[in-house]
Amino acid sequence: MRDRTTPGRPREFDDTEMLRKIMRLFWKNGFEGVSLSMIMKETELQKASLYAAFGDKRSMYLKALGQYHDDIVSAAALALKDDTVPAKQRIEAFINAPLAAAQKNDRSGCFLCNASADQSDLDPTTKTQVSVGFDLLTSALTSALRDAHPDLSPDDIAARAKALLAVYVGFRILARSDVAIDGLERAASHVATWVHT
Amino acid sequence: MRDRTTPGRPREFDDTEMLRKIMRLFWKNGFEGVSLSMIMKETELQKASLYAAFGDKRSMYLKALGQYHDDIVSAAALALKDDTVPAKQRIEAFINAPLAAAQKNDRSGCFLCNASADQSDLDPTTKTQVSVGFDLLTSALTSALRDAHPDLSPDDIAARAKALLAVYVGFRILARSDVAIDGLERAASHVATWVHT
DNA sequence: TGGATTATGGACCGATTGGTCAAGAATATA
DNA sequence: TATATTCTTGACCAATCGGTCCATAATCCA
Repeated sequence: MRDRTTPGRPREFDDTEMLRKIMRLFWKNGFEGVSLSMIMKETELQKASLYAAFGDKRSMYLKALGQYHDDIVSAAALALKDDTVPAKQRIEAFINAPLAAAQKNDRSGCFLCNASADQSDLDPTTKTQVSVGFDLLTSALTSALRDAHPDLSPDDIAARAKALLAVYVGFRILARSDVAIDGLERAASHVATWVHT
Repeated sequence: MRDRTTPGRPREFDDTEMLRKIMRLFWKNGFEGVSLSMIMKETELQKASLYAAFGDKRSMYLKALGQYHDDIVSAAALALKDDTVPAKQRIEAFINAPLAAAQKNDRSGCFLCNASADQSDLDPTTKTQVSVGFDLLTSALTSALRDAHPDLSPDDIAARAKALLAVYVGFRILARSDVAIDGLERAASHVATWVHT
C-alpha cells in the first residue's frame, strides 16, 4: 500500500501484522468489548499512531473485518473449491471445522457470525461487509455442491448451499456455549448424510 | 416474589415489566452496547432503584437473559411440543420463525444466539445460561421429531435435533445481516424435505 | 546541509462509564 | 403517634472512554 520511497519518517510497524492483532481482539470481544487501551496494549503502539494508520475505532473494526475476510473467509472458500479433493469431502470438512476448532479449545467462533450478532443491528456498513463474507462462502459452497451433485438444478443447489451455510453458522454459535460438543459432532455426521443424497 | 405486607415504602414499579424493557435493550445491543443511562431512560427509573431491584449491570444482564428464557424460549419449546398440531408442521414453523421475523423487519434475532456470540467467551455464567436455553430447545425438538418419526432410533433423533437447532441458530444470525431473505426461505423449504425423510 | 514531510510518544481533553451515598418520602407495625 | 423499614431522588465519585494536539524524531528530496 505505502510506497517504499516516500518522504517523511518511515512507519516502524507492519500495518497488516498490527491489523491481525486488532482483528483477534474484535473477533473475541466484539466492538464495544474492545477499548483503545486494549488495542494499544496488544499492538504496543501509541494511540496517535493507530489513528494515523487505521482511522478511528469504527474504521479499525471494519478494517479488522476486512482482514478476516482476506485471511480466513477466502481461505475457507478456496478450500471449498479445491478440486483435488472430492467434493463431498470438502463440504464435510467445512461443516466440521467449527467443531474441530471447539475441540482444540478454540472458542473464538467465526468473526463474521459474531459481528452479525453483535453489530449488524447497529452499523449498516458492518452489515453489508458481513453479508459479503457470507455470500463468498455461499458461492464456494455452491460450486462444491455442483461438483458433488452435477444432476441437481441450480435452484436446488442454491437452496442447499444456504442451508449448509446456516448449519455452519449455527455450529459456530453453538460451539461457543456449553452445549456438549460430542452431541454436535453426531449432528454433523447426520448432516453429512444430507450432503450425500 | 415480594410479599404484599412488607414493611417500608412499597416499590413503585413492576419488576418483571422493567426486566422486559431491560431484556429488549440487551437483546438488541449486547452487554457492552448497553449503558446504565440507556436503561434509566428506557425504564424511567433512577440508577439506585435499578441497583436495589436487580443488582449491578452483569446481574441485570443475567436476569434479562432469564426473562428471555421464561418468555420466549419456553414458549417456543411449548409450541414444539403442542401435539394438537402435526409434528412436522411444528418443526417447520420453528425453522421458519427466524425468517418470518426478518420479513416483518424484526432484525433483533435471538437473544440466546446473540449472547452466545457476544458474551460466552467472556462470562462463564452467561455461557451456561445460554446452553440451558439451547438444551431446552433441543429437548423440545427431540420430542417433536419423535412424534414425526416414531421409527427412528433415539440416537438418530438426537442427532437430527441438534442439526435442526444449528439450522435455526444459523438462520437467526444470517437474517441479521444483509443476506437475501428469499434465498434463506428457499433454504428453509429445502430443510423441510430433510424433516420429512 | 536544509527544508519538507511523516511518524512517534505522551500529555491533555470533555464526556461518559459503572457504581455509591445521604437525605427525604412512603409504608407497616406497635 | 412513634419507630423501623424500604424505596426514590439526585448529587457525587474515581476511572475510563474515544479522540486530539504538539513537540520531537526520523526519513526523503533538493
